[in-house]
Amino acid sequence: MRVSKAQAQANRALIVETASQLFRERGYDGVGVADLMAAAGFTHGGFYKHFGCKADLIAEAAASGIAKTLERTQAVDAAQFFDFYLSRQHRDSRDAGCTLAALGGDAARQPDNLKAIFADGIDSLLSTLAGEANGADSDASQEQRARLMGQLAQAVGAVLLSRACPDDSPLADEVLDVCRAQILAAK
Amino acid sequence: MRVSKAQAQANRALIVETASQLFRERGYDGVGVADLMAAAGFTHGGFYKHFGCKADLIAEAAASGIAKTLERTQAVDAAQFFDFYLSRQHRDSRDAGCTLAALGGDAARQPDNLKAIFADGIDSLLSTLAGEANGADSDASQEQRARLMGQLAQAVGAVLLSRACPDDSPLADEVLDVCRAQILAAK
DNA sequence: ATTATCTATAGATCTATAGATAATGC
DNA sequence: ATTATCTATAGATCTATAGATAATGC
Repeated sequence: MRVSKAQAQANRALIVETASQLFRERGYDGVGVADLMAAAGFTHGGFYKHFGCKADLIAEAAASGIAKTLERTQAVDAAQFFDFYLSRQHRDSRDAGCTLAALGGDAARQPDNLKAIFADGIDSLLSTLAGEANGADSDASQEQRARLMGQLAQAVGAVLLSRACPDDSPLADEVLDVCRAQILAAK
Repeated sequence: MRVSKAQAQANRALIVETASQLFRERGYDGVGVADLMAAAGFTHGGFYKHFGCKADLIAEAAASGIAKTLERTQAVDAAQFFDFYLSRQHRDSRDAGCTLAALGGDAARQPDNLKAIFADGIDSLLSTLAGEANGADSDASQEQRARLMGQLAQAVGAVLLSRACPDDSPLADEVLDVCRAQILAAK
């Protein structure tokens, strides 16, 4: 039954990644420990050798999901980021998409240590979108940060509202298209 | 044990209102039937004389919460609406605030009949914010709808992100203030 | 007679723990 | 000897139902 230390670490990482996807799809309260262990290919009893409790996994899964978004963002510029963020593809794949949009509402009901992970993620995402900072605290840098912050809020809100509409609702696509046009036109 | 028909109707309305608040605070999966019946002052067994199942109550509670936001919105103009929407008071009272922001993320995981209630709410809110329509399908009316839609998405996103930050996080207030300034400056 | 509410409970599910198993790692 | 995983289970909680109770409504 036992596996090597390297394999155990790989299994642990698989549990975190599986949880990160399942949570984005069904919410923190919508996935049980047994559910996600089965989805990762294990029985539920082994969970507590890897994590102290479900809340600990939630924190790791959130950090992992946000980190993946940050990685992807580093490879593109702000316009490319928002163009994808407001795409139907992103809206229709909650389990693979941005953790902020998929679980921001759930995070509000979680303890402060989880919220801190979200706050760090938002901050890092803004820095990444700003790219090479043009003078640490310059006025131009402050203006750019405010502009990106407003655009990020709008993008998150648009994806949230679009996902809250029925699949066949014209409003679901309209809110996405309208917000993408506004953000991409702004600069 | 039995009460009058009028009282039974009042009790039913109280259950819907209590549920609407509790759901906004803890999410659809975070509140049990026994929980909310106790919060409304009843035992849980009586629930099923009023509602067929929990999902039916969720639909009624969502419609009720959104209707209350629409009522309040009719009394103000768009600038006043967004000024309050992006206030600390609104952010800090999820149970009394906008259902779209508090439960939009949860709605995405619910069946289409609930999503339809959210979509109708978004549409009605946009119409209400537009006020007296200036010519049904005029270009000006279309432009106004797009502008309001972008602002609503930004406001919802800002409240969502702000609530996902720890209480003492400077980012929680910053995202609210930055987005309010942008929306109120736009017109 | 009807029915709104209460008490009690069935059956499922959820978090967490305990002990067994079997392979790793010293 | 240690430990990652599995089986089994405790105790709590969740949705929904059944039957009792007592007041309304005809």
